[in-house]
Amino acid sequence: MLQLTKRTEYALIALVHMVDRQDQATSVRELCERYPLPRRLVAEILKDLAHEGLVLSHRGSQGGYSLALPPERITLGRIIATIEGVPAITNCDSIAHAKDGGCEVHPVCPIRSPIERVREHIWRLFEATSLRSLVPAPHAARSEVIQRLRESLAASATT
Amino acid sequence: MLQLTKRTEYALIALVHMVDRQDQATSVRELCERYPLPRRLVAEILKDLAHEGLVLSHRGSQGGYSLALPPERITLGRIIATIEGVPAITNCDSIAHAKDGGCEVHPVCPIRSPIERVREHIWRLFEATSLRSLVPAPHAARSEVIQRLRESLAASATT
DNA sequence: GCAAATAGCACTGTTTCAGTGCTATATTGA
DNA sequence: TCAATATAGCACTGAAACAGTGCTATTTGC
Repeated sequence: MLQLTKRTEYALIALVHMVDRQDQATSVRELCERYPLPRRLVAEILKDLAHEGLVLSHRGSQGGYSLALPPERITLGRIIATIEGVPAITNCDSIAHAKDGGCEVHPVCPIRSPIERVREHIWRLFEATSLRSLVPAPHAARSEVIQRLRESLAASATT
Repeated sequence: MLQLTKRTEYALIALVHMVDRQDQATSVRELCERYPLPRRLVAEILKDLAHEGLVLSHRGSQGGYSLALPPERITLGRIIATIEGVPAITNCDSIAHAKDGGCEVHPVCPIRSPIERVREHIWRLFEATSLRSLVPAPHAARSEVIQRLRESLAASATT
C-alpha cells in the first residue's frame, strides 16, 4: 500500500520531539512517557537513525538521543530512506527487486518512464520537506513546503 | 512501504494499453500475450476497474474491456483509490484504522497536521495526473503533470 | 451447440511489518 | 566499587497484507 510504515511515523514523532531540545538528550523512556509508543520498537528505530547520522546517541545514565543536524537540514526524504530503505514507488525501480532478476515486464513496460516522473515528484516533495517544517511551528515555516516545491518545479520545467 | 502494489501497476499497464483503442475491446488474453502478466490476477483487477466505472466490460466471444471515460478524465488518483482502497499515507488518516478504535497516539500526536499537509500534496499530484499523461505520448502532454500541479499549488497558496 | 470471454467467490503461500526477548556495554552518581 | 539507567546488537514471533490460483457460472458471437 502507498503508506508510510509505523516505524517511520514513530521516527517522525521522536525527531519532532527533539527539535528545539538539542541541548539535552531525549531518552526512549521520556518519549514513551509522553506518547503511547511501544518502547522497544522506538529504541530500535532510534538506533537506526543514529547509524545514519541523523541523531547522536549518548549512552549511560542521563543518556539519550539528540539531533545530529539542525532540523532545517534533516529532510523527510532522508528519514524515510533511513527507516524504509529504498526510495521506490513501484516495484520497477526498487533496487532490491532489480537485483534478483528484475521485472519481467521491464523490457516491454509501457508505464516505466511515466511512473518514474511521478516518483520523481513525490521524492522531490519529500526532499523539500525539512524536519523543521514538520514541527507545528508558529512562524512562517508553514509555507515552506509549498515554497520549496514550487522552486523545484521551476527547475524541472526548464529541464 | 511507500510503494504502489503490483495490482496497481497491472491496472496502469492495462489502462494505458486501452488508450487510443476505445473502439475495440481489449481482452485479458490480449493483454497477457503482449505483456508477461499473471492472467487471472489481471482479470480480477479489470473486474474491479469495471465495478468502479473506469472501464466497460463486454462479455462473450469477442468481448473484453474498454475505457469508460476519455483518458483525460481518468486520474491516477482514482485508479489507485480503486485498487488499493483508502487514500491514506499514514496509519493515522486511514479510515479503516479509525474505525476500529483509532490511533493511540492520536490525541497527543505532534505530526498529524504536518503529515496531513504532505499527504494532501501527494494526493493532489495523483489527482492532477491523467491517464493520458501516463501514455508515453509524443505531444505536449509531457508537461501536463507539472502544469496541473503548479495550478493546484497556486490554489493551495491562496488558501 | 461450441468457443471465448467476463463474473464471482474463496482459498493458499509468501513476504513484510509490528513488536518482543535476551544479553552486552557504557555512563553517571552515590 | 556498585547500582541504576541508558544505548547496542541480534534474533525471533505473530499478524496482516499481498500476489497469485482454482473452480464454477454466465454471457455472447458464430
